Amino acid sequence: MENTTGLRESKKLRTRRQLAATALELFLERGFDAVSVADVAAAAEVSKPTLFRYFPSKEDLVLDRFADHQDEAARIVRDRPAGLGPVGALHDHFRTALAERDPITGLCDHPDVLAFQRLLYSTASLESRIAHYTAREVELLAAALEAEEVEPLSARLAATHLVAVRHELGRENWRRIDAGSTAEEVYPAAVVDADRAFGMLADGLDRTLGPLISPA
Amino acid sequence: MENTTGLRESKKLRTRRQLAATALELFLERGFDAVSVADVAAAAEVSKPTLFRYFPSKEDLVLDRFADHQDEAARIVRDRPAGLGPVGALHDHFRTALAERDPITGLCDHPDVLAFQRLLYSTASLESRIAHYTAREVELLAAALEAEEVEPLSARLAATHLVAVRHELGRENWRRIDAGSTAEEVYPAAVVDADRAFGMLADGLDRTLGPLISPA
DNA sequence: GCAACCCAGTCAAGAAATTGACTTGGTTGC
DNA sequence: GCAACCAAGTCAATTTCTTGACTGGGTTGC
Repeated sequence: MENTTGLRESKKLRTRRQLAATALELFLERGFDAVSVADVAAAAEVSKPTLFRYFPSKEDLVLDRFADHQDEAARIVRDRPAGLGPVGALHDHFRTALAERDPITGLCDHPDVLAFQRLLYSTASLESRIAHYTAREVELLAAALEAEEVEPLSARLAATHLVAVRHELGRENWRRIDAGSTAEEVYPAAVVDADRAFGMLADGLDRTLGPLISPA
Repeated sequence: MENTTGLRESKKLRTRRQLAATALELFLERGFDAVSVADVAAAAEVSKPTLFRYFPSKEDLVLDRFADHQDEAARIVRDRPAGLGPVGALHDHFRTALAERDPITGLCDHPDVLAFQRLLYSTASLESRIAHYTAREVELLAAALEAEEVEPLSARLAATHLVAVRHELGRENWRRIDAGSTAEEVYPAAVVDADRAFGMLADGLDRTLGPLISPA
């Protein structure tokens, strides 16, 4: 009851959405590097300083939505059912996401999603800034692990590996779909890949860190 | 080159238009007195003080457009062809406007125009504020006459009469159309009325003020 | 007659936008 | 190498907007 209505807030939200939507539209149409922030600002009918008040960099116009998912892995681990290890929880979640064709798995052939991913993976400056978001994702996941008495170094190592696996699986699925396959066609291989990757991770983490990471 | 484009100006203009349009829509739908300025502000998505920054009063939300026509009579007199008197110029203009079904003549049966005029003539506070705009119209016309060496009092008297004739003719035409006639049906009578009213005015002014006001 | 209320219109304080000029870094032409 | 240029990002000054509270007139219920 303290957040929603309020002319000020709703207009800010609208401006933000307008900026991100306009930017994405222009980027998809002409390419990230061929569009200047001045173009985006003009198309969204705001000034350049205003744009930079909403988004700290040009890249964030595209990547901002990633912020919403930064704590996803950590949350999955924190909220997992009793008796399931962190690796198992992330593995289960990924399998479910695959079945639902969740875009984060890369197994989604909706044209808009594909275009967006192609933009991401074909733009150097975007790729490099994704690292920033990834780092935060790792950090949050590591914190969740440390909360379960995993020693700091091990927690960070495990978090790094887990996040990397999720990303790499997603990217591999995208590659196949970008090469022309449908999500349906890729699905079986995607499941096999996921099981193998998470399986390897479970083995490795079990051997190194003990049974807590991935019980039964 | 110093006025137009500019984010600030264009947004102000848009807000102003949005306010006037939203207000008119609500007023036509529910009646002037049944809509509060808070309603208008909310529907136009601005705050109440902002609304009052754009329009000095609730009535001006409707009447603001009259400001554009305030100098019309004066301009017609100033820009008239040589050899034609002020009364003749206004008379000619009114006849032309009748033929074109210009809304200012009241001889216009477009539903939107009718609804607007009905709103005007059926709302006391609007009618009373129209006087304000009329006064300014008279003042400007009087100034135009004074510029032609008509003595001040005569100029103001003539201006008052001329403006009154224009308004009363318009109102009479509206009454007939509001009673159910079409503009086509009313047209002949409207021309007769106009000729008679301007004719009377020309006679009267000629007798009182001399031939300058209405030569030949 | 009185209390409660609604509405037009105002005010002061603070958030946020525009503006234009600026810095910095990279490219291109020569 | 150098000059010109372009784009990302920043800054200070001014303007506009929102907010919430306020005045004052007018109505309604009691």
